[in-house]
Amino acid sequence: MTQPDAAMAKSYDPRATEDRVYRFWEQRGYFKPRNRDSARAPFSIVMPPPNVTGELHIGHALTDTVEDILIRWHRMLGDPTLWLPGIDHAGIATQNVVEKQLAKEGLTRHDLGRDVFEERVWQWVRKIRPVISNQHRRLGASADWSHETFTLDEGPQLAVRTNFKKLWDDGLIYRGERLINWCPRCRTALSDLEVEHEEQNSSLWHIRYPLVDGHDAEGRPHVSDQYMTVATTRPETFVGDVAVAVNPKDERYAGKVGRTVLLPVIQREIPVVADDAIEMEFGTGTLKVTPAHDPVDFEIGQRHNLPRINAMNLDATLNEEAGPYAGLDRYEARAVIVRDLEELGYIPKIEPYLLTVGVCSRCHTVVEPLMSWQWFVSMQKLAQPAIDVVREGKITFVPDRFERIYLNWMENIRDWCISRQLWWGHRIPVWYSADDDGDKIIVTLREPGAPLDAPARVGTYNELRAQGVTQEEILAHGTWSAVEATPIVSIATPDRSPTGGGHLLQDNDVLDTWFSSGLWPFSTLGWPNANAELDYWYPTSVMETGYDIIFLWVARMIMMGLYDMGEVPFRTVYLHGTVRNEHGQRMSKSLGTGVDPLEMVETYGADALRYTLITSSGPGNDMRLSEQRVEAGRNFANKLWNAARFVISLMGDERVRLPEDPPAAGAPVEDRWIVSRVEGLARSVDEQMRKFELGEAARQVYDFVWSEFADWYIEIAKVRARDERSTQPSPLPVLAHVLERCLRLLHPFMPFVTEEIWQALVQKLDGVEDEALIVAEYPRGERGYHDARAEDEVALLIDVVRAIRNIRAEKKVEPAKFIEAFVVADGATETLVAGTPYIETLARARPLRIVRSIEEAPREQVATAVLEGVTAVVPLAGLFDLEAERARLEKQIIDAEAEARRIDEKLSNEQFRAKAPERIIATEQERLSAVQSRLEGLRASLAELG
RNA sequence: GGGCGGUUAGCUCAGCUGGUUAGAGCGCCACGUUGACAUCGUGGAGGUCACUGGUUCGAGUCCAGUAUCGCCCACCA
Repeated sequence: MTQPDAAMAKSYDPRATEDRVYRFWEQRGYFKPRNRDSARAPFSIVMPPPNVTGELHIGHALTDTVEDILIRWHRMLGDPTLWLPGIDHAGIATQNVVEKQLAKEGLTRHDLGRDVFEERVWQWVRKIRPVISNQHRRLGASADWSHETFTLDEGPQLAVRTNFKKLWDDGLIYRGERLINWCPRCRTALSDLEVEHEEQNSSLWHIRYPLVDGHDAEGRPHVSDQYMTVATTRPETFVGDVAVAVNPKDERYAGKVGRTVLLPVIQREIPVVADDAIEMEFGTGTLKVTPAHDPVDFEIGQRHNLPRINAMNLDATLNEEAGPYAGLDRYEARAVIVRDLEELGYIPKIEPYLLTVGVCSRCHTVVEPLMSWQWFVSMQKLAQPAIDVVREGKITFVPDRFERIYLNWMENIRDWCISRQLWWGHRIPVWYSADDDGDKIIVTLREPGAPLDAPARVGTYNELRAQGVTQEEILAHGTWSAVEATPIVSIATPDRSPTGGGHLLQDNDVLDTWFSSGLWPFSTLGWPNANAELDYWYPTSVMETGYDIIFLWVARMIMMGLYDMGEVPFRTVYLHGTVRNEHGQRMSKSLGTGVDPLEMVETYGADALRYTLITSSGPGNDMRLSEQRVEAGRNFANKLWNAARFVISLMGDERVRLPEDPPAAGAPVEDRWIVSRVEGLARSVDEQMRKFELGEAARQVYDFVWSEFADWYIEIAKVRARDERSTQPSPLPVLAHVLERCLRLLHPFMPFVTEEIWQALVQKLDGVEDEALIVAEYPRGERGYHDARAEDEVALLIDVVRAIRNIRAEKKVEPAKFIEAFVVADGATETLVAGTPYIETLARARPLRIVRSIEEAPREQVATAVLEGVTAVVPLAGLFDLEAERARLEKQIIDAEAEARRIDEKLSNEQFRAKAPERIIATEQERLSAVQSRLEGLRASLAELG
């Protein structure tokens, strides 16, 4: 039992409940896999590991909610269930967080040196990890914490190195000098996916390059008065230009191809080439070719065998290739160059231009395409099987439209740059032998604390050693470039090179964080070591994550799963949308537009937040989270609480045995109705859950609990319970039964309040074996309870109550006052007689007289409501207003006539009769006769008024 | 330049294979402390389902196009 005090408070207090209930679950070990010896198929989810950068945001709350619902549902279905939580080291992001902290102390990571800095990050990790897992707990996440994994734990480390080695051995990892995305602020390479695109108002500069018409005796070019005018958005890169390109079909420049032009200021002579990539319509139809600083130009350069001139340093300042502009930052250089060229008359035109630039997804600095030696994964061979499994349906996407998005990206996949010039992450498992390649390894030595721009000692390994520098000093204070050296790729840290040398230097770089993420579904289960856990749980069942990381993560898991395990990593990919705030803005801490999930939990309770998150949109769609909706969720928890409080208080000291079978045919109609309805609900919820329509399932339970169970069954049960002379059986067993079913159905969505109530409820129940709701069996809907007749009959009673209430409200009858009323029963006498006590109380219509024909009801000064099959007549002496009643009836007649006409037209349409299914035609006919008889009744009543 | 998603009540959203008079929450109006709940109850108002055309006996739902907002992908400088 979770509750020390059995008495229930007047309203539900999540703060007094959640923590205690969570501890109860966790201490009882319910989050650990159960039923593993059963024949049921296991169900497992690997949680997308949040970054250790900081606290959870509302998106994580959504992830937790969806996954916890699936996990709790399957746990209750009796499936062996594993939800495996984890945390991501998040290379750049975490390094940035810690560097910002250092900056506040006036330090950079270089002041600390690599080892000390890493220790500093570990301190941060140790601090934030418990905060994160505590936040999951606050949201009710029933994850198996004993399995919690960090991406830099030993297991994942081994998996990463093993995977790297395997790829290398298979020729799928290579090292090469390519044009990569470089973030000058983070000072690292980025993959294409880590670059975001932003629009910027900029200019298109037209620059004249004079054509060369000859050379003097010393070979110096002589320029003519003719120009080639190029159009560029990046004038500062002109210092790296190696050609001017035009379209071969462009007649304007037909005579120019093959000639040369002279770069102003730089005075470099470069050729004019023809290339299909040039759009004749754009700008002047002339492109300046800068292969080292633009991907398109890079390719043109390759096609025409042009040199690549790298004119930029890693901090985005221009280098010595830029001549007089060396040392200037790229944007300063742009201004100076434009000014110079303008003064020299080389810029005839500047147009305003909307430019799309790539920015670092982490720090939003404009990235620079730069030539650089990096490590790459060759993707094509890995992608094909990952395309096949999705095409063959071995992995399905929910919603399925993401399947096409996935396939489209996979079919156009490009090689993946995996090396990062960071200190935080999985160090690349590659070593260089200083004994064998000491002349090819360039070492830069820098004392810790020395400013970055301070002169450093640079030389080959052998040179520095010859100068007396020790291996230890190099390892401690050096960085090295070893592009010429032979890589030694190894899973374990090697002691010696293959030739026996003991002086090894590990590659400086770390791996892209997503490299380890791609292995997550199996690295967390112990791969590469063979073990029972991995065999049992892999492939996992569902991968649930945001659609924004399909490529970054989902695609890579599929590829790596197939590559390393030979089997898909999961069967279903369920993708949720982005949570926005109520103004539709993306939530962001830095913009202050975020909603803190913990704050919501604090104010409204975790159940309220969960209910809101799951019902605020459908799968794959973004949502706007509004506090008002969370409030509505809180209200619902309170409603359920109070309904339960009523049922439990009604029990008093009595123990109640839950009914084991459907009610007998002679049982009260409302009992047969509500149990029929609740099993129907369970069937429908089951159906929705199977389709991953979790929000719809939750809404259905909400509607049932509030609008059927609380509004009607409980209100009817009150009447029955209070009537001491009643010959009816006690409503308690059915009340308890239906409440208990609702708690089960609702538990995956609102775990805390349901468990709390359930524990209080079962103390007074006989016949419940389960020890906790979290592990009780989930209802799937028992067929034997269905009772269509009872459902119709109660629907009629409800209609009568509503009709009388409506008349009372319209006629402004005092709410508390009992009034006499008549119901002309027609064929439903039995139902109405049985329901009389309920109608009397719920409509405050007493005495209520059930009569057989309209003649037996009063005709003077009455208000009449004509329903399907029955007519309610309310005498209104004193309150009666002839004109008002006439108007009321006339309006209803007009509406009914219109409806009758619509249906009649439909039924007399020959096409409809010929083509519509029988079932539909029959329904329409029934509707027509119902409307017609209602119309007759209404007309008769109107006639009575005179 | 391609692709995707949204456009339904004042607001935020459901409406899943086309079939009653299109729903919910919040908000709004009127009334209400009848011992589960004012975090509530009762009654009510409120929508030509963005637009145009088409398919169909029948369209919020399917098709084509348009508008508009948003997102993703992409080497027009």
